[in-house]
Amino acid sequence: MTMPQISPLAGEPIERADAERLAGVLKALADPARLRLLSLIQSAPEGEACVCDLTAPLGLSQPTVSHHLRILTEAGLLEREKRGVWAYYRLVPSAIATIADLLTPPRKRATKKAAR
Amino acid sequence: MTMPQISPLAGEPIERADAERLAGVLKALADPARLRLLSLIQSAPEGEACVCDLTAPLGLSQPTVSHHLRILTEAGLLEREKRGVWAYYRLVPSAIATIADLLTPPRKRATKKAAR
DNA sequence: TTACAGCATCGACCCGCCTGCATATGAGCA
DNA sequence: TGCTCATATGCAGGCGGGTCGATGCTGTAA
Repeated sequence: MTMPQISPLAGEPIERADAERLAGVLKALADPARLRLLSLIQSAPEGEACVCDLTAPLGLSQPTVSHHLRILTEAGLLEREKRGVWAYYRLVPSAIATIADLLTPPRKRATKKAAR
Repeated sequence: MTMPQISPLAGEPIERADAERLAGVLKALADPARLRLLSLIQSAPEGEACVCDLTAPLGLSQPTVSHHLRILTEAGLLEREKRGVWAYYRLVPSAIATIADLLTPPRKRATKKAAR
């Protein structure tokens, strides 16, 4: 799954399908461990981090961390790159910003091309 | 609970407590029914709606709708005003926008005082 | 080939949550 | 006072999700 097209919250009443899609992405965000993962990865040296770097600061087991990274990746928020034995995760550019834009009303924003 | 102060996702690695607070609000948002409720209320005539107006379009029972409205209210996203027999709900101004700002990196935004 | 390190997957437990039914509360009205 | 309508709350069933230990998989090194 890679960040589907969703109509914004504001304006016309949101459709059931759109609500479910948006809720799906928000569900991926709505977890303390995953928010910290995003924050840790984003603030890491090269903007990327491998699982072994994330296990300790989170205080969670390695399988659990992998589980959360999987959810974030499937939600289109992270991208994974396998280099050797390590799996490096990094934020998908502007993926989170896209979600934020869907939540906020059309207060003028530099959205490149306005419309959908 | 009324939208506590939370440090943004970007920048320094987010603290455990901040992650839990932000996740709490996001959890309130991460539900199709609640997203549709917010959208319906926001697009209602006076920007407000009572439970009886929301039950039908959602296709959920009245107790369930009240339940969702309660969660949204406790998350600081809605405010409730009892007028007569009806309970009118409306969006808390810029509450959702605040959440959106917490998610987005410091791409320059009118944040009053840059802050910490 | 063997051994080992980094990750992903599996299975299981447990808790939280969405939902509806039944019921309580409270305001307006006869 | 009694009745009705709009909401809120309690309760319970069922499903989904977070967590961990054990295990499988895949490169890397010896």
